[in-house]
Amino acid sequence: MSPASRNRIARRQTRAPVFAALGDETRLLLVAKLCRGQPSSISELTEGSKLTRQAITKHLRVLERVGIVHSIRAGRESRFKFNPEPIKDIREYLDLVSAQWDEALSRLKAFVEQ
Amino acid sequence: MSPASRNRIARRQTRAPVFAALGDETRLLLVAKLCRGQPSSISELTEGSKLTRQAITKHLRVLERVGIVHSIRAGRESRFKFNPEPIKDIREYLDLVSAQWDEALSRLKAFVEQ
DNA sequence: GTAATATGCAACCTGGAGGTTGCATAGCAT
DNA sequence: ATGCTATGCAACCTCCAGGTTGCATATTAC
Repeated sequence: MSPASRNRIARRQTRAPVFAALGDETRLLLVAKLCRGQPSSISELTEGSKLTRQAITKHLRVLERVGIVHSIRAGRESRFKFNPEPIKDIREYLDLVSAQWDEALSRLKAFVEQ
Repeated sequence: MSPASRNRIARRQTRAPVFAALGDETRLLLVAKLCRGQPSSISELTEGSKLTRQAITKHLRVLERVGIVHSIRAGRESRFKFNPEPIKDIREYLDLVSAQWDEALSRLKAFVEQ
């Protein structure tokens, strides 16, 4: 197995938390806002939400823990910024899963046809 | 906005559960096994795990509820089979997120350089 | 200097996720 | 006919995710 491929499979433990972080509508919304490029403060991200500022803060910390966003304190506000790496990683993982399924289908097809 | 694109964004509510279903190591392992093509029974999928058959069953039902797998009863056993659609859907969603981020970077770059 | 703003921290509540055990039941093997 | 095998169902336990409220504190605005 190639080192890269081994890496992709071995890091399954580190990927589950990333999926889990995306497994919540509120957090998907936050990601959707932040991936547009504009770093935002907690108050800004709370605007328009039905949730408390504290609730939003907790969600942001969850995203931060897995690296999907990171925060920088600027004066009295902390600005959150999107970081594409973790999502890139699980995208590749999902590609691998799909590829494996396609291969399996091909093998089955070849077997039936021969 | 194109209908397809609107659809991708509007269906955010239906995607969070799919991410959540993948947000567990045990379930990622099950997906990894099943995407290889071979439909498997609960007992087969339990082999090698430290968990109970019932625990594995619950995980399989979680995956089934979001459509990542589906089961067919065959005699006394029920065989679980991988279904690629939900994963294909969230793959496209992640592609969209990444694309939006890249666009934002490009705009920023263009702005700085002009 | 003082008031308003943006966060952080902590305590607390509730529901559901993830596991287990025990028991019932339907198919298979012999 | 009978015993092993594969599941289903239900009750129960523990822990943590997701929310809230209240209060303290650091910045910024006037």
